[in-house]
Amino acid sequence: MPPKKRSVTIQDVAKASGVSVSTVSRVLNGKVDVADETQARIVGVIAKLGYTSNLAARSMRSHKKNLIGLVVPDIGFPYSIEIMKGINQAIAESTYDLLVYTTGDVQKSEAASHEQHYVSLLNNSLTDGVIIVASAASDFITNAPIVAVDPHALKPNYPSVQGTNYHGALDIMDYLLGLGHRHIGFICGRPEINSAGRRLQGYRDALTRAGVEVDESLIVPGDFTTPGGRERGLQLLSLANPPTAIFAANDQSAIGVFQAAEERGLRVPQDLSIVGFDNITEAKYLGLTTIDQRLAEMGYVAVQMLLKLIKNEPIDALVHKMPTQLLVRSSCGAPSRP
Amino acid sequence: MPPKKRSVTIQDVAKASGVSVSTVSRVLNGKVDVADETQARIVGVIAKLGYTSNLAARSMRSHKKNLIGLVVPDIGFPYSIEIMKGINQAIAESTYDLLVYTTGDVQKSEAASHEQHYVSLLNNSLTDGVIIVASAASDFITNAPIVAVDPHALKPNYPSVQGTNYHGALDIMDYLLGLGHRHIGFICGRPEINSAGRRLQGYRDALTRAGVEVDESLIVPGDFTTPGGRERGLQLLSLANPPTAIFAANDQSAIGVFQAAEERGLRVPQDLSIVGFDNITEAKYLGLTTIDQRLAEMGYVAVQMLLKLIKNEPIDALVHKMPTQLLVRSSCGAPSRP
DNA sequence: TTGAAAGCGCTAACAG
DNA sequence: CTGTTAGCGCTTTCAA
Repeated sequence: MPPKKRSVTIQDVAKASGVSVSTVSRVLNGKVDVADETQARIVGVIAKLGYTSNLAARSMRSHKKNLIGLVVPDIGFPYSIEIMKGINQAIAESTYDLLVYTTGDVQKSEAASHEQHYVSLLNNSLTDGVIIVASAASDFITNAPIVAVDPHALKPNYPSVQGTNYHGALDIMDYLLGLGHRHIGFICGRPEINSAGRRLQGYRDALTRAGVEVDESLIVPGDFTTPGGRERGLQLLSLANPPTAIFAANDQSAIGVFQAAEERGLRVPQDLSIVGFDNITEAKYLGLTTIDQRLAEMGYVAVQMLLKLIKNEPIDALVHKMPTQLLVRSSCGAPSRP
Repeated sequence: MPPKKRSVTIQDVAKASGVSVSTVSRVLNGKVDVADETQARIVGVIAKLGYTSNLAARSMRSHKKNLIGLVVPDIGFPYSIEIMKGINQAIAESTYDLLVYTTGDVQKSEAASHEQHYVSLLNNSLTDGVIIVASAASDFITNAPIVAVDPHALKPNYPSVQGTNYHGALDIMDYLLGLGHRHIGFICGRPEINSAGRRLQGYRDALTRAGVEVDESLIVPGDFTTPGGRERGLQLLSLANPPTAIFAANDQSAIGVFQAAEERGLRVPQDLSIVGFDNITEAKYLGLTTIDQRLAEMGYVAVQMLLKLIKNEPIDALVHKMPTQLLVRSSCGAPSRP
């Protein structure tokens, strides 16, 4: 293996073109005050040498990078994917490029201190601003702007785009109650996450409001994953008096409930109605009744907000609320028994 | 405009701890030759100031970055998403983090010269190696290793993971022919892409091998998108003698064919069989018969290869072939008419 | 065990 | 129009 092939630098280009580095830098940055002839020569040399400016060195000097950062714990997670679709679209429409930073795993990065680390990593050096998905920290030290999508903290000290989790849960419960369900199971989300709590609260309040007593045995913990949903689904279905409908705190767990129902030989929705939350791509194809959090739009809006902040334009509000939307699909029906 | 809030640097930390920058640098890099007492003090100051080292400056000096780069034109595209799932997983299992670079749009980055640009951008400065998805260039100037996933070029001069496009197409055609189909439409992929050509060739050869004459009017152009698939699907279904089955060069177009069939009031698969290629997430839920390119595994393997290259270990071969797999699902059946 | 100083590759005054 | 020069924040010899 060739021992550390040094890459071609601006110096090499300068030397090869018989000019100084600053002249090369000028053509690199599209400055106008360069003789056409010199310009052409340098461009030629750059092409011949296959030179590309060193991003690190460049961003160290100049403050404008034309780059947006995105910090996500896990880019393979359906939830993250939906948000990234929207972010991607907004980026495509802008003149900025996107740099996504991920550790590939929630575990590797869960701690709030890590988030701060990643944000600084990008914002202090490479990017003009960052978007952080599902942030745990309630505050960030950063010199460039930051926007959070669906932060875990209730009242973060930075701009964010948030869904209406509570109202979404109310909506879906009202819908189930309207169908006649009175015995509705709930699979919780990760407890440390604020939005999961809001959904649970919506579940409780809707029942209370409808005069239905909350049966604590119908509320089981969960972790936002499909295997977790399956397991908890089986647990609920094993109850002496099993629910006629199950509300899972997110679509991923709801998919697990589908699996559980199938294993038990139950038909959906005749024997069991299933509802979820988030409207990930799979939900649509499974016919899952769900609350659309409009994740892609949240990502899209986050980019818009961030671009405004970068340009020092005012934003409408610190918190952009994205209204949720009830999507009724085939996983839901009236209860077969009272 | 707030006058450019400078972020806290190693200098600040040094000053605040009453030591020199080199000492701070030492504790930052876990060097052992620092007095425990000094070490503790500095760590404290770092925490208090919320200092994070500047990635740009750091990577400019040291050569090990613990960062893998990924260049994708569009992270919202289902095809890219599948690959990223595998990459994400491999990253999660490694000690490396991932930096994804995207322009958000194929248009903004299509030219091969741009790819070179992005690769250098990452590899010359920030990352220890890069993975490039669907690369067009047949060669790259780079000092750090590079691995391509499903490159467009036939014989690229860099390591790559490739699917068996030709054999996959043969498999699916043999399957259709075995069901009795003789009148099979084909919707092409983007013509400049090598794998699209291989799939078409498989279509042709399978027919020829089976003694069925290739009807050129059944072969229509395409662009790998769902709207494109729909349009071309409608076109094929408008033929005087429409096909009994349609093979779309990828799943996204196949989904468009679904839509076309629906618009025409055709039942799938009774009136029309539809097959695709790639096995994106939607394919599974739609019941689409498809060739599984095992995209996630391709991404996973690509990371493995890259890590070996980074560590200067030998790789098995320049090209890692990922065998495709026929997945028979409900979008496919015997022809209703001869 | 620590500090001083030399750059990494680049941009941005400032001169000419 | 072009070159010289001073750093950006950091790591890394080399001395002390």
